[in-house]
Amino acid sequence: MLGKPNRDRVAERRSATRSEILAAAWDAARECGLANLTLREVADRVGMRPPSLYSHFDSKNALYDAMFGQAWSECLAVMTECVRNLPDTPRGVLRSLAATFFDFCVEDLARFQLMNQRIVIDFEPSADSYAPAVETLDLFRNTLAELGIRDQQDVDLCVALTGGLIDAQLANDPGGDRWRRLLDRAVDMFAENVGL
Amino acid sequence: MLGKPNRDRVAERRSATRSEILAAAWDAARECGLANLTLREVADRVGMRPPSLYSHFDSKNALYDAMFGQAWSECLAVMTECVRNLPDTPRGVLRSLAATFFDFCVEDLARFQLMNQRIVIDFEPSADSYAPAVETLDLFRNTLAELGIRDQQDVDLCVALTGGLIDAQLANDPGGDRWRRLLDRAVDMFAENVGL
DNA sequence: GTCTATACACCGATAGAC
DNA sequence: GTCTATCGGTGTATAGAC
Repeated sequence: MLGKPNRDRVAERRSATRSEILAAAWDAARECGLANLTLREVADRVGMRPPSLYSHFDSKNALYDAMFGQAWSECLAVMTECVRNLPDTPRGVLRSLAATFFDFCVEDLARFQLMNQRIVIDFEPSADSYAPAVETLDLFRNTLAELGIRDQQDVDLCVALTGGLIDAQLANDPGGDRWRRLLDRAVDMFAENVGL
Repeated sequence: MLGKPNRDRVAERRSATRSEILAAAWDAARECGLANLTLREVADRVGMRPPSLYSHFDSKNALYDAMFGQAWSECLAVMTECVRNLPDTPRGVLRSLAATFFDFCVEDLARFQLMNQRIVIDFEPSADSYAPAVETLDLFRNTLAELGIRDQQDVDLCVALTGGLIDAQLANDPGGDRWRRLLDRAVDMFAENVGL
């Protein structure tokens, strides 16, 4: 009897094409703005006609969904790596967490908008794509808990503080570091406030 | 000789129609989302056909521009009123400023997005519409300066902190008060940090 | 799996009658 | 100042040949 080959070359190629489309979508989103992403633009970049994309993604929102999942998976990976070698002091831990998240967010505006803002109104992430986002937040919460920060309000304040600096940086000084330079000070201010 | 009447009824009516269109645009923006605002929707609400709007606004972006100016004028009025009767203590002043701005922003998501986020990409506010925004920021800066807060970095931190709470409130708990309740604490934390 | 062709629904904006 | 009619464009998505 003929056995199945242990590599499925068709599936591999299909997966590669999917990744290629995804990468093109990110390029287009960065260039034209996330909300102005069009299937025409994506198709052009991968050398296809727009309808051909439907062989790989059911709809435009399905494409957004894959991008959303990818973005948060990347974030989870970065934050996991960050948590793997944290400094000794509690403030050092907070600084490291905040800096890693800040830098990741500021690195790519389109990605940040898709992850954290509701700039694409018709789009709701699927449970699968949302999973790495939840996992990232859990990782963050657990790390704070190990420092003794368990109060919901404390976590909320920390999130708002970091998010505010990121927003201000992206909105008022994109590419610069005017708010990035305030990050350590802000973290220390928070640490002081929660008695660390 | 015939003198000019001291009331120009034509101009009055024209101005009233303009205001009516503007109000309808805000209603539509709140309902459909700011980015999804269409001239058809606005025209429907004022009982006109879409082309008729062009007798009052040169383009869709001109409509956005008028809305932008109106939003910041309202904000300036609210903040001016706030500054007119401030409490005695420095921390009270900070709390009052932050609370007034927070509540104003959270009150209307569409207005907040037009004022503070770049959700409509093709739109750049004109100098005239931008003026009340600058004036509001000046008012804020001057009030902080009277408390002894003159360092650019201190002002930036205060702005980012307040903005972060507003963003978190609107994004994660719209209509609620989960982050609103943290405002006084956040302000005190900031005051402590700048030695007030 | 990719193509051509096209359907279908929108949009902003203009021309010209009244 | 408002209307009708329409232009020229955008976009997502589907049908069917290859």
